Amino acid sequence: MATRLDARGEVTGPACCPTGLTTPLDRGTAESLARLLKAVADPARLQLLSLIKSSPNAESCVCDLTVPLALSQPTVSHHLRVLTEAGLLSRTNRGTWSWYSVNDERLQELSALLR
Amino acid sequence: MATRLDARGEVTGPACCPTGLTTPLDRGTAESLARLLKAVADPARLQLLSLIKSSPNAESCVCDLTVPLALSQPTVSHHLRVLTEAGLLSRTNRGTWSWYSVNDERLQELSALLR
DNA sequence: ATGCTACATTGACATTCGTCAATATAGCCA
DNA sequence: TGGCTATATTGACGAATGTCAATGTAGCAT
Repeated sequence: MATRLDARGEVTGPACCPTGLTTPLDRGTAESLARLLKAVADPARLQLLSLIKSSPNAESCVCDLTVPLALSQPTVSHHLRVLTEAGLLSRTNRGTWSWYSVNDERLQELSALLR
Repeated sequence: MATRLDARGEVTGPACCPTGLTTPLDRGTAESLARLLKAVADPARLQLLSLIKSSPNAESCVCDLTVPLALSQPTVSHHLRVLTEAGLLSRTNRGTWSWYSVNDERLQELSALLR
């Protein structure tokens, strides 16, 4: 049984029964898993995940993130986009603010795939 | 309590009690965690890990890996080096052959850090 | 309407990364 | 010794990545 992919070829499937790395990965599966890992494999994005996870209500707006990251606002927006496109963050707009929250299931799914 | 680092500033510590991402990461910790994740965030290297893990005796020599990866021998050696330097692979030389095996504890440690 | 605030997008740039051909190293065997 | 095999290293190149300044968009308040 291979690692499951959704219609776009992205890694998905339930966290209950991952194949992990115990079976040889074909190139395609390896590429979509790598795309997901690349989204996390950056210091700024790891900081973002940890900051959002540990903030009140488990959500943050961009303006609260640029200072602790010591990066420009466009750069922070860029990283948030990468994480969102990878399915690791969700965005909700309230007025002028964008609120980001961590998709925990997706993160644990990723964690499980490394077994 | 922060994520533990060894003398070189690399992510280490027991798999028993990781902080994961539940606490804000400082830049230095995030950088060393990202270094470890970058080593895994590549399709060829994911294939390598899965191939070595699922091979007889859970070890492989380079010559058995270039064909399934469809990459040149120098490129495969390069990826093996990246994984080895990240502590995810161990190398043993027997005669002319280099045998690589997966450091499973290190991999599970990484998996645990994503909680 | 005007201005302000929060955020996204674009364009440019330096750096890093993945890859291969060529070459080097080193063990084994006749 | 010489030649063969397995692996590592070097150098080069295009592609991808992280960053910022400048600009665009959109909601809110006066």
